[in-house]
Amino acid sequence: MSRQESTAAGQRRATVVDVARLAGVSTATVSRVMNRNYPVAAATRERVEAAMRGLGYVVNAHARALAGVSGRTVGIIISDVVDPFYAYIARGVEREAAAGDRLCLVCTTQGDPQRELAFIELMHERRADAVILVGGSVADRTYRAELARRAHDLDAGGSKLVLCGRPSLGEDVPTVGVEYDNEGGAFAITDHLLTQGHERILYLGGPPGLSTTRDRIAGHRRALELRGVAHDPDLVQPGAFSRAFGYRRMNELLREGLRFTAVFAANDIVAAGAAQALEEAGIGVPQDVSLVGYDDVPVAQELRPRLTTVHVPLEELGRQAVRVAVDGGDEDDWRAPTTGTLRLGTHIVVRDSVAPPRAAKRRRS
Amino acid sequence: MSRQESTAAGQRRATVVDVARLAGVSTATVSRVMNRNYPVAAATRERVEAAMRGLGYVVNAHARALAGVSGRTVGIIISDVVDPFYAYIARGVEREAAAGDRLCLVCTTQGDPQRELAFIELMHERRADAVILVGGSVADRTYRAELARRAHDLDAGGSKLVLCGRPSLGEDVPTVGVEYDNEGGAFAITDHLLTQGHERILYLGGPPGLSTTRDRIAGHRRALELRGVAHDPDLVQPGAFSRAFGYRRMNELLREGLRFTAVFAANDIVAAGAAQALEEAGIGVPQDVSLVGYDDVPVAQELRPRLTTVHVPLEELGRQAVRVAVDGGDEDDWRAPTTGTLRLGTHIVVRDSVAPPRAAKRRRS
DNA sequence: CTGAAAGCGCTAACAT
DNA sequence: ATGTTAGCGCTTTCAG
Repeated sequence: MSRQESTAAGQRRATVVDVARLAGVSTATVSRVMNRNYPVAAATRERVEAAMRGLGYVVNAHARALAGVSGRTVGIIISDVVDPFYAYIARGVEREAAAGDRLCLVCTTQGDPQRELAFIELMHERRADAVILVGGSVADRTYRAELARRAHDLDAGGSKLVLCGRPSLGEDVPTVGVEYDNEGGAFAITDHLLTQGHERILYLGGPPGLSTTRDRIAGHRRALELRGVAHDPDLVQPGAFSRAFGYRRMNELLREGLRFTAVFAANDIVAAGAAQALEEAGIGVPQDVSLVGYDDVPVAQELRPRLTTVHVPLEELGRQAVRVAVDGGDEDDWRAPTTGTLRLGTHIVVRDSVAPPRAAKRRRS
Repeated sequence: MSRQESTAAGQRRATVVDVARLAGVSTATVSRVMNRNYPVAAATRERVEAAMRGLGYVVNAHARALAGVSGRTVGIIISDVVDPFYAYIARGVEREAAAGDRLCLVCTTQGDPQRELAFIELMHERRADAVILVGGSVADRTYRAELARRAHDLDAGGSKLVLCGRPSLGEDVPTVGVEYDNEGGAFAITDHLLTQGHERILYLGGPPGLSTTRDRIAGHRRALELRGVAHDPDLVQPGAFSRAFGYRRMNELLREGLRFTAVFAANDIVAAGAAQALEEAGIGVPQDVSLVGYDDVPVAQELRPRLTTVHVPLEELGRQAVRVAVDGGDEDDWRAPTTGTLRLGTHIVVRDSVAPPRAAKRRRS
């Protein structure tokens, strides 16, 4: 017991060498026991395992990764864990990652593109198998160029950049994507409102400049145009995806006397805020004004009246994001090698927040 | 250009050696410009940076960690990212981690203690600076013993196991903790109900056997006893923390004809389910039955009537969890070295879901 | 079935 | 200010 520092004296963690010595075998054997990827005599294995237990040995993932084994990690970058839109996607990612025996590194950007870029770098440093970017993105040119560069770097190292719910960076940029029919959902729910007789529909919320906002508004307008309903710029009021925004802006609009018979909130959270403003103003939903949202997150069922909205397969989106990046990518050589994009459907779910407009009711009778 | 494989031909990632060669310096210099922790001539730095850019070089975090630099990672283990209780804590952890320039590894257990143990191991392998366990735990003896063992292993390696919102494992187990006054909050809100004249209060939900449930029921009963209100076993109905449970069980209880004038839901989510059952049964809240929850998550403000509940400083809990583990731990040598426990307060927030019971109203007039 | 030894990419003394 | 070099802990040929 000369200078061996046998028991946790020097605070140093046990290593394979320690285990090997204690078990009287070589480090190669210890490795083989741990990875059970090579035949080892039962007796030897026994001894090695005992040694590991005795030393409280825990393999060092960094050393292992450095020696060439995948780190089994996927990174996900979202703007806020608390927002159910992201939380559900994160859940899908987490579950699929776990199913593939991988750990999930999550970063939140608070919507700041710079932080997003920085996090991609960080995950690249950690050699994540895939980096999943979730949610809409800004249109900024230099930002997209930066993103493209990162995508190339990542790809060169065998990792994948996954675009989840945001537009591709172009054919020549090696990314893989999973989207949902954003435009289609907006079209469908606007059409639903139109069918009920609404013509003055207020589009409320969503950061201007964000691809998500752009797509939702695009679907909305396409529906309007198809029915030949005139477009009134005053009826498009983007801003943010928060409940606070929905509440505040709706209050202002009401005060300003803007006329509309229905509100298409950019998402359910905004709808919740708008609903409160309407309630406080004594405006009944749906008798006086109809209200719809987007995403179909739990709050939609909690509101009274329950909210008619567009269902987005959030969790599935997350699952597919990791699947498309690490598992098959392209199952049986189907699709483009690196730039494949999967597209999931959306559909409206009708609840109790829509009714024909007062005027329409009158007109009809 | 003999066997140099100059440009990304061999798909191999660039390393410090490549950068050094291209810049005509040694690897030490490359390391020094990356870490900016040592003087380097401006011109040299310039050349090195250009080389890094040119090669698309990204440092390998594993190699760096192996070479002795902290991995700057904290792990958080929760049962579900979507549950706002955990999501808010996770947000606090994420933010504080980011503030300390650390990445956050998150794992979800779906409430399975075995997965929890497995994840602790995984994070230990990754040499996380701290592993944060969030939320109540089961009482099981062998499970706690396993946990204690992991805590020792982690501690021996200089990492910390943080218990967030769950009981300590004992004085001799090296952990650090952050709690909230769970019992006190339950006491306070029960007392609030009692003050309004309620005596038959139904406690609904929460996994039996979970420390969180135990503490909330303890506070509830202490309040009852202090007022000399008899305890009726039928009025304590644990089960789960889900909305579905709240809805289903409340329906059953109503059908069975259980008598009560107020409901203390184990958390706001359960309260939401119970509220729906009550609504469907035509029972008015709070005129016919009062309802309170716990946690004060957003849904409490979305319900109608808005829910009176107990506020828990969720995000702060998460922040402190990482702070107590990695930053100061014990600022200016205050408190126990390893087993310090921070306790945050809770308080009730009165909204619109409580009123005196019908009987009490009559009695009073 | 087991051992010896060569890295993996980076950092930190220790030289110069 | 910059170069040399010895590991960090593990996996993995290549030899027995």
